Amino acid sequence: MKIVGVNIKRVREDRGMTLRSLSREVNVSASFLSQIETGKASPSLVTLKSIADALSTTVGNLIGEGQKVSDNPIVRASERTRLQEAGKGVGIYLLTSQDANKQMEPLLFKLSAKANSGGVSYKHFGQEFVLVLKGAIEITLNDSMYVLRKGDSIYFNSNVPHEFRNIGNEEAEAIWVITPPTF
Amino acid sequence: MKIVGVNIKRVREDRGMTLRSLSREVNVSASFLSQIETGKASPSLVTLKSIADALSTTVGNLIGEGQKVSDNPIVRASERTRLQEAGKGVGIYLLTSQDANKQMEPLLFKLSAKANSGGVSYKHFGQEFVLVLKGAIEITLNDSMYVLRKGDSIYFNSNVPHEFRNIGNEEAEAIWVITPPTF
DNA sequence: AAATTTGTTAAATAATACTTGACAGAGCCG
DNA sequence: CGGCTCTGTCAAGTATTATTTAACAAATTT
Repeated sequence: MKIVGVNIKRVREDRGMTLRSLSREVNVSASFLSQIETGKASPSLVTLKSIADALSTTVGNLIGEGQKVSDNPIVRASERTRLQEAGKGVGIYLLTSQDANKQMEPLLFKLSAKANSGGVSYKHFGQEFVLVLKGAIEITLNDSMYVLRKGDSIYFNSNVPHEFRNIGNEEAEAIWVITPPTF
Repeated sequence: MKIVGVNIKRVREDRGMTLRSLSREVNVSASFLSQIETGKASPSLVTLKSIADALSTTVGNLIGEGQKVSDNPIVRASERTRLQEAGKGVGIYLLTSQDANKQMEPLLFKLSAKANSGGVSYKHFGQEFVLVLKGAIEITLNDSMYVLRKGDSIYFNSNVPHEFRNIGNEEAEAIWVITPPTF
């Protein structure tokens, strides 16, 4: 876990902070911070969280979670990969190349008229963002129902039970970004 | 840092794993895992990373980073907030309500003809996803230049220097999702 | 009902997180 | 120049805690 040190140092210097000024906010000695940054010591979880807070970043970023993604970053409109596991009338397309180190998974949903999520309520950690490009989609979170039309967007935690349904008579499209990637 | 325990337990049971089967993959004792799950002990960073790997999730998720977002998840197309700090000819609109616990920040970029990022190369941790909705946008990553047209998308690390430019004569629009939120 | 498997606990140890104090180098000001 | 304050780093010590071993009762299995 040596990467955490160089990341902390980098962000700290970005913020224009000194070891001692950071140590005051984190409530550890400047010496210890130095040892962490040089890889000679490793902080506890709570200390690392304090450091992340003081640097206004996240633990995930400090430990290098989701760094270095694919070399070929582009996905053209004409060459999207379609996911197999989608339900009836539900087409899901990848908007990135498959890569282990992504923090989020951007998808394009194409729902034919009246198509829906099929009653399966996904539950996993993470968050989701949906922006409707075409048509009208009804999204149910827990007990709340929302109707999203072109340009409307929604943001929610993945662990609340959620379902969706195309309520229009035409095909509906939406950008759907989830974190972390599950595909 | 008690939350890490209940999260581990939750994911482990989701995966249908037992304390001992998990302990075999993580190379710690099942007893220790139990102490972690019940909040009586706290794992070291490397151990937590091993646990996250074995459960195919991330450390960030296990420590509850970016849980519980806003109560009002919806942003209507007509009521988006515009960011002030945008440059000349560059309109940036929030696609979520402001909230401290988001893992990603979805934005809508509207670039008038020939508008560009102004030579500022942002550098911070995280990743970015861009999908062009309208027009043609040229994005430069390090030394590579990419032209994105309607429906094309790109995914890259925020720490590589990047710039953008509307190369068309009409207004261009793009969905721009960054992680972690900086606004 | 024996046997295996589940999660949990107590106690002991091995490891390491963290502090104190001191150091050399760099910048600054008189 | 000489003193002053700041920087980051290091060595050695202490205190904390991460982790193990072994044993336990409650479920499950056979």
